[in-house]
Amino acid sequence: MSSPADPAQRTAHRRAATISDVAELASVSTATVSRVLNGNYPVAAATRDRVMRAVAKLGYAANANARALTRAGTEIIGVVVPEIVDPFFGYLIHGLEQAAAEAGRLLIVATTSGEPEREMALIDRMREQRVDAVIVVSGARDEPSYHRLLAQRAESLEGMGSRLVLCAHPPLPQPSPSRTVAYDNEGGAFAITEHLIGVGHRRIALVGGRRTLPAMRNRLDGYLRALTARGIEVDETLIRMDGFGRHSGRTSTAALLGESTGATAILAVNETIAAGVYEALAEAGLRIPDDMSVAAYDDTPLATDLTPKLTTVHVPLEQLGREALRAALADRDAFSRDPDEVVTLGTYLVHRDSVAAPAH
Amino acid sequence: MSSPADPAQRTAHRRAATISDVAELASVSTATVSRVLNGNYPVAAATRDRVMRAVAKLGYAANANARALTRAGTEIIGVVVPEIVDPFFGYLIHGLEQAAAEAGRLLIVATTSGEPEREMALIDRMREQRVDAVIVVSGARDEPSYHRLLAQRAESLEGMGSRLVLCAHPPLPQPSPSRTVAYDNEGGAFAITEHLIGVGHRRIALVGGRRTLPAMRNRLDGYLRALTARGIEVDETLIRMDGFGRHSGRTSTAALLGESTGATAILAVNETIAAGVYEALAEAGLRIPDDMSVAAYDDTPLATDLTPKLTTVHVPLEQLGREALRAALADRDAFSRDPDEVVTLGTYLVHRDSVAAPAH
DNA sequence: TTGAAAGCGCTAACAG
DNA sequence: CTGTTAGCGCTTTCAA
Repeated sequence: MSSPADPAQRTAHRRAATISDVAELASVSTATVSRVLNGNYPVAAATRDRVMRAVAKLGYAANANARALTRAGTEIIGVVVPEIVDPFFGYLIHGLEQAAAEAGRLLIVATTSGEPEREMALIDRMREQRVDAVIVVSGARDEPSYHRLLAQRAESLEGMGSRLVLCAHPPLPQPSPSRTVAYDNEGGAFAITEHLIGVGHRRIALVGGRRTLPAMRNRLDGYLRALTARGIEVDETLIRMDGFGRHSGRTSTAALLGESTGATAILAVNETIAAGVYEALAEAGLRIPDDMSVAAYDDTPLATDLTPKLTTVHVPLEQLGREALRAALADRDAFSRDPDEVVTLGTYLVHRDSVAAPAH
Repeated sequence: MSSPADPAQRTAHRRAATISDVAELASVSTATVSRVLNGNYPVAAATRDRVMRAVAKLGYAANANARALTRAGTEIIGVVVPEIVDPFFGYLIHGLEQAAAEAGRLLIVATTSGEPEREMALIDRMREQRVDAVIVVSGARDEPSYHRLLAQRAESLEGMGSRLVLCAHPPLPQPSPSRTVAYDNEGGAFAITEHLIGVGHRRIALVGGRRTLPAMRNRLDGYLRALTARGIEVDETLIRMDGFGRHSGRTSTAALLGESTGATAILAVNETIAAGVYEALAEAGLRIPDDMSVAAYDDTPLATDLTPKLTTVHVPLEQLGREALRAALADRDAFSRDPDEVVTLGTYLVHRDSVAAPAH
């Protein structure tokens, strides 16, 4: 199979310096090296010096994997997120990262494209890595079978001394050893729909998103509740949850206009969708807010980049990230005492220039 | 110190199932379990079954840390990036993540805020993790002392069987065991400046960025070369590299206008800056492109969200990420034979609606 | 086809 | 203050 001249044999991989190498060079035991490196035991100044010199000379870096084998945790947190470019997740991850850096933790981040199977596979993979916690951001579904899968992961993580944190996602219905950091998604949708109604709109379209996603489902719920509370009949032809992306917002809006549904206001499920709505409206020669009011959700910078600036629901994205990391690290005794704890952050309306009373 | 009733003692951390647990339950040796799990040795079907059943029953997940101790690598790639929200990095990381997923690798990602010290600290930390490679995206500086620091990391990583990959960054000047995946940054800046000149502009302002950052330095260089090539004198009062962010683009532009520098076109160093430029122009009652032409760089979605749509330089962000991951994984023998390899991806102009001939 | 045993690099008692 | 030693959970010869 492999001849003696096999190149793969020649290029034997260089080995990194180990604690024994350092110990030998410094003429001490490995225990002593460990002690000066961790600084958790008294070591004579002279010895310490000798060790440090050896470390420097060898360019020694402790092997975190070996350390993880004897220690409690890995100081690594896993993050499972649908995607990374959308500013919603961008800011959320930014908050996570800030908090992680402050706590001296590293983040493994992986994306699911919203596929539940991939989500589960990633959680399992991170469990193999023995991460101190895995934070699932905006889980893919909101149905019993999915909940069961997640609860199962929560159990197995917990049984390992790790834990599951749900972020920007509704808590699991059954009690399970997980923590949740959510935001008032439904309430925000209610408030902005309510605002639209207050200004005089009756025919309010909802554009973008997919009902399978919990976050989108919640927004729909808030929208419906506001309508119902004001005695406005729900018209399914006004609900266009046909997907994500600017393009989707644009085609949905075009369809809406083409079918002359009589909509006087559009609630875009997020700002990327709103950008598409703006495009379609411009193409149709409709002015915002004179001919059509537009409102959105999230309050990312895009809300102010568009003209006119969007009236939208502010979501505390970075704070959500920070809180999730806090939950991931929070005292483990407290955790075992009070498993399925839920933190819910508030949302609020930001009034800008895209909403006005209907024309007629 | 710790009384027998100490709560911390009671809450001893649950231990995960180990390979021995599985072996015992399946009445085989750990070696056999290892073999069926890795599928790299023949195992009798019946035995395999018994093992698999035990694995399922115990919810066993191999400990990646223990595995890393005996195996070649960790299947983890480290990514060090200035920040995560900016779509430039967002798309780049997206490309990295896609490629990593396809290759079954996990990504540790951490941000530096552009601070060289933090960058080095993160590389070192990832070295401790024994990542298979660390990808530094858009390094913080472009000066000898910084190059030395990086080259040093490249060496130590290489000496460990890992490697350093520079992405969206110029290659290190001295030969070092690193790979580079860059894009034609200077060329893109040259081309767009050239375009502006071709349309008739002579007073072209450069707005945003910081000269310390290599990427920004390169864009400045391209701008200067284009000017010089056309015999246009460089006017330092037209160069406003005072920072990042929409706000910075806005104040710089306002200042530019206030000082009546006679600029007829503005080259924004990226699209976020361009958004600020747009704001300032709108405030000053100037129309784009009639009263002022604006061009930008990167070609992120923001380029088409702004009105009018930006003429800009397209950067192959996702591809950059994919190539960087490829470089991180590429055959290690090839690597040791041909260390400081450089891949450079092309950029190109995208003509949209923000550039026209100067008014007078 | 399977098992025994020797590490991988580190930490943590336990002695001294 | 420092060294010895026994693992942590896994892979991998070497034998059987």
